[in-house]
Amino acid sequence: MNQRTKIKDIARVAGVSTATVSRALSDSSLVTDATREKVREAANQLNYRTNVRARNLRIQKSMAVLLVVRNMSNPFYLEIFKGVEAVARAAGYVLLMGNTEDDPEREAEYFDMLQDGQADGMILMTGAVPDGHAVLQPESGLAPIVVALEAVEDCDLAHVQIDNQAAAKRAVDYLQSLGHRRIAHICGPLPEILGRLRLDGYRTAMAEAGLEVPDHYAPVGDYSSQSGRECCASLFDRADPPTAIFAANDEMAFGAISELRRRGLSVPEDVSVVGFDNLFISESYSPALTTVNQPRIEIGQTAMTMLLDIISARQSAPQTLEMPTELVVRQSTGPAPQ
Amino acid sequence: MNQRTKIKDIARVAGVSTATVSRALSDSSLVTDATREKVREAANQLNYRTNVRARNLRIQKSMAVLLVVRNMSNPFYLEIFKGVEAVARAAGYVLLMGNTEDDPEREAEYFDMLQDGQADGMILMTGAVPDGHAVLQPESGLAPIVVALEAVEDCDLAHVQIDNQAAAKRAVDYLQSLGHRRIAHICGPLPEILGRLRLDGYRTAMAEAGLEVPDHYAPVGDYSSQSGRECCASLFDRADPPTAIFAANDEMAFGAISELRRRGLSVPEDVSVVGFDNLFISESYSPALTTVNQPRIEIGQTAMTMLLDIISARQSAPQTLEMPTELVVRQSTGPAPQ
DNA sequence: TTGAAAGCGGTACCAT
DNA sequence: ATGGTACCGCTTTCAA
Repeated sequence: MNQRTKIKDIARVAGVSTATVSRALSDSSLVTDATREKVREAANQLNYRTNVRARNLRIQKSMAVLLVVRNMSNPFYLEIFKGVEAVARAAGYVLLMGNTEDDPEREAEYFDMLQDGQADGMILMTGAVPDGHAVLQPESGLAPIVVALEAVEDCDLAHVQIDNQAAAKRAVDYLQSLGHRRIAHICGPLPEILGRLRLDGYRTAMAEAGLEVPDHYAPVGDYSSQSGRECCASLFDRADPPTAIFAANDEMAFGAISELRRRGLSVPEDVSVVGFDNLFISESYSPALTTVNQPRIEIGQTAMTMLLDIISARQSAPQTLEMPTELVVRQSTGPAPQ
Repeated sequence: MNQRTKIKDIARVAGVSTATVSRALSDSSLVTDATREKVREAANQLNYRTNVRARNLRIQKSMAVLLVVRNMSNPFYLEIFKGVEAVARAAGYVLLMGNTEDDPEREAEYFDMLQDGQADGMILMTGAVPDGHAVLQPESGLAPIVVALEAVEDCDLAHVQIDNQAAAKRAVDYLQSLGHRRIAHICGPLPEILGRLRLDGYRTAMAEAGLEVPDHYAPVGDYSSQSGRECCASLFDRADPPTAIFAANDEMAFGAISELRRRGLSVPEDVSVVGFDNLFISESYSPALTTVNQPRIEIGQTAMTMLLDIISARQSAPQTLEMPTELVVRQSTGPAPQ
């Protein structure tokens, strides 16, 4: 590095004190226009750039937010990243990525970073919170954490989420409206709240319609397309296979469709398939996938906006915001076969 | 924040100086085991956590690397993120995300951040470098930048890339080996080097096989599936349509396939399609997509490893590493129709 | 081996 | 409105 010019250099050139330079540069109203101009000029001339680290140390902020996910390479997160990034950036914050791989130690590390002031806030997209972590019990105010798309119970944390149960129910209702009665659900992992909520929605819809749900009609996958394939196979290896499948996410729906094709069944003529998430690729899948859309960019933006409100103490009680979902009907669903 | 305990508090409790505490905590060989132990204990008892910002200010490092992409929500980057993150993390670095949206101002901002020491290094996945930026002319050594998957010419920068031209040629060779002679290429944007290299590979393969390439056989898309659909339509709206399509990325290949379906053509019976990238979803697409695999995780890991070498001055000359690609043959390609 | 003290580069309080 | 200066919390000379 070159000898970076510092505030002291400007002070010397402009013939003022460092205090004045600092004030002039931060547009304080405590300096005359004349001095401000003089300082500005000196700064320009010297090619000054403020040392962010030094400032942050002094003002006790890091101007960084931590975005923590279970698995960085889950395509679902992409647009959330983007939404968060846009708002963070506009507010002068940088984005630190955290990837836990479901490892509790890593989880804890990110909470530590937050407490240590390496980040001013955190957007958490894993359901797990190390319990009793100091950061969760700030003496004053709300912990600077927003939980997105997951639900952490027994914690006073801000949330932005969708109504998974209702969205799932709507998807199944739609299949019923097409005449389907034998509808199966490929679940996400059931220890996780998301998987349970979507399963609940499915069960509710079936119960309200007075439809039986055979025991084996809710196989459990892990959100991978491979697991979708396997769950689908398990459904069609038995008598009385379904005429429609509602998968807990798009990837499993893709897996199911490819398994159906492999068995010579066509979608949607023989079997209808609905996904959940509306991944970027669902529209160009063939057949284009009917699925539940989550407004991911908006979710990211909203989460970051809430976080900013908490950080700046504009918000002091944990708020829960619910974002709207919608069923996007495409080509993977059709009338139940006779 | 609680009154965080600092090194001074430990010094008081342990009955030593702050200097000794600092040394003890950083495992300096200049302290007796006894003192080290004493200090450790005091630190534990006081629940001490080191203030990373203060240390970084002092040692003039940020322990952060900047990962700059054109578009954060491009699924292609996912596994690169992951590879970079793993290596960065293991080395004690945090990952800062940069998203340029192809805006030169934003590009420049990230270079500024690097120069300002907000990050110790940068992995650049946009082809653009603000020319003459100070960071590119360090008085000593190499700029702490690794260009991944793009090529920046006229710059002494480290690169990790693949042989786009050869990979494209291999894909087309394969189609030819299946008996295809009318092979079209859906290009990526041609101002960009990547798009040009893949087009070159295509042309070379065709030329070497002595095959004509009609003018309209290389429509230009923008890597979106929508553009793939349109390019495909343009090919089949004319007489003498191709029997095989090589798309410059998977998303355009998906678009092409869905357009072919719409026209009642089946893949691969009527038309074969090859993509490029091997996105996570290509395998579960139906038909599963034949495509060129890029070792994305390894690319991320390699780029980050190179960056660490540069940062620690283990590496002083710009190096270019080439990662291997392979053609993954799946179900979207088959023998040319008679 | 240990301690005192000088910074790292800013910001903000207290005078004037 | 401006200047002097303490301080953010740590690391690292320099002396002892």
